[in-house]
Amino acid sequence: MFFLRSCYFHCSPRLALDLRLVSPLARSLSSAVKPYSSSSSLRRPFSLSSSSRPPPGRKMSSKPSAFDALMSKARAVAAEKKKKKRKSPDPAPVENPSDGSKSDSAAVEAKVDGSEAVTGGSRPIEVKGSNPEKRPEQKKAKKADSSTERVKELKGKIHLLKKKPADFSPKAVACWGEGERVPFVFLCLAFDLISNETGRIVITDIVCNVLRTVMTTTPDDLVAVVYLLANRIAPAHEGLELGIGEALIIKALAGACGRTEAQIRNQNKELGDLGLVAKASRSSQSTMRKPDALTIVKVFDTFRLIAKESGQSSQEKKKNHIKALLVAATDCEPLYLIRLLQTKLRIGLAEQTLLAALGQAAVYAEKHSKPSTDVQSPLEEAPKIVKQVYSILPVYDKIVPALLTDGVWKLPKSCTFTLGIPVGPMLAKPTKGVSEILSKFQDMVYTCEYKYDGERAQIHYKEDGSVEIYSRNAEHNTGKFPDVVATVSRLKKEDVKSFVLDCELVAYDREKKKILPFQILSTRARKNVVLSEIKVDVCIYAFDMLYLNGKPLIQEQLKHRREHLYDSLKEEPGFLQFATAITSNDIEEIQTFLDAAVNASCEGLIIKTLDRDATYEPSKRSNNWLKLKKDYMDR
DNA sequence: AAAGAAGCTTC
DNA sequence: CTCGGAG
DNA sequence: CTCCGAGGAAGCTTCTTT
Repeated sequence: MFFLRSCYFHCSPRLALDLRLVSPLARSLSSAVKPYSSSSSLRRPFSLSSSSRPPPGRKMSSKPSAFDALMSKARAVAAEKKKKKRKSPDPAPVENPSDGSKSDSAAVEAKVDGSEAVTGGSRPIEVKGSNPEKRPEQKKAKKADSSTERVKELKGKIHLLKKKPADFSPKAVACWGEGERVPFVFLCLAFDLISNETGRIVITDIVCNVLRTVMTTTPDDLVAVVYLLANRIAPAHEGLELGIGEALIIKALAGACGRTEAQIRNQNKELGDLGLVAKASRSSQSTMRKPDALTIVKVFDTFRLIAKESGQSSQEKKKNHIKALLVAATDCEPLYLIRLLQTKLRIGLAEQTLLAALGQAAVYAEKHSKPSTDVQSPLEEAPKIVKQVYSILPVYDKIVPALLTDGVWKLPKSCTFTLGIPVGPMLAKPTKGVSEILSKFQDMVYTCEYKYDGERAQIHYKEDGSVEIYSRNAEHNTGKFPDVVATVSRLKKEDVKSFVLDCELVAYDREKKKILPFQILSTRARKNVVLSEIKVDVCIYAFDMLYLNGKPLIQEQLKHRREHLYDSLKEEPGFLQFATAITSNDIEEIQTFLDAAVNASCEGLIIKTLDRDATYEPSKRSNNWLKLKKDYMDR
């Protein structure tokens, strides 16, 4: 069945038509194996496997041609658009630390020295006796030498991070001076420690201790540390991307350690991880001094530089940035450098754990207010607060400083919802059938809405009349939907000054008054779209209001939010409509409604609590919203 | 100028 | 988007 | 239950190569 499917996909829409003739066969095949599940995430204009799509063969003849027309139109436009302006060329790339290299420091033995572990290591390291003669070289030699010393020292102490935070002294591991830039190795060694753990609690503890260490030595570095721990370079809504992939990393790696790309690729196959390849690669270049040891801030800044390169030979420049980092890297640094660049840390540490650790760390660092009021268990509460706050204001640049100056307990006050910064969209839990809905929502009042097959959007309308659109992942989408911007401005009611709308943007044929498949929506251009060139129209299906006239509505029950929604916008078919909804607890009625949704080209239903446990829960896959998709129902 | 490779986003 | 595993 | 990490199809955009 896989063959059938992929075959279908690689065909032109025209050919797809013909293939549809066999769809009954395809269907029986797929259901014989495993009903729909393996295809549930696939998109297709006309489904082979989904029983609830319009019956194959029936009345299909009109639709496909419309589809064809649209697709080819869309393609024609796309083709036209290629005459885009390019950035003016930058001066040719220069630099290349090609012969920076390794003094073979990397193989240092991790001779653990338990006794020394607890002593304060936080003085700027000074040189020890056994040392250089050369005058001019001396300074650098000292540096290099002291940094290998540092690595040794850190290796001996790093395990202390595993202590329960209560028994951990924030200065125990630091081997750098107060206010001194935190060395990148410190982070990498912590990563190593974490990668050997599987339990979330232990990992959280380690991260917590890392954060506290930085907080007490070099709080200025905390933002950078947090970003690297989160494996991000900027808040999502700023849209800063590394633009680094496997191919470029291989090139950089090859350049940095004097091997061929083919060698790298082969070893990558063996080891299954470019990071490991980096770790295993010793530079075969000339043996000169190593550049200065990497600091966390240096690495973070370089990442951002990489992200900002663009235009002609930007790839070359990016590659050189990476090479420079690699050349300066020692020990386990290359491994994590590469993984960070790939955005695949895969050590069992990700956002949620980091946020929890941040909360915990703040509790220990708290000299500010005590749990102000009557917080029972600060160590449980603080992570919740940080997570909550982050879901509403996902910007470390704001949260971390606020945490440092005012502490956790004031965080909800100092970091609040801000127009122009998207909150994490609330998500729905998958369910398998109407009966499951009924049992989960027992005695609740709930409402059912069509689940439209489009793109999630969060639309911010500001007091000054400007509009910003964000995607499900907080990408800045305003430039992609100038038509939506216009629609929203036009259909907002007079007295409405500002709002945040949660909705689905769906491709729509205004002539036939029909919803079009997702695949057509996805053919729209994505950047700097000009209103007059739009070929695929979009209808806004609005279903929630998160903010209105200066007031957040997130804490309100859906019932109220929805009233605000209905009161603030005017509907206009094909442009802006409220999600079709019924409020019922009758199984038959819901089943019928579901069928209607599917008939109306929707994916299924979203069922939501209405007036109890019905607040908006940003970025949560909440139990208050359940989704019922035709694709994964067992019937 | 056009084609191809790589990267990123959506679901 | 879906899925499965670990805790 | 929560969180992490693995996986996938299809589409557009950017940069390099031809």
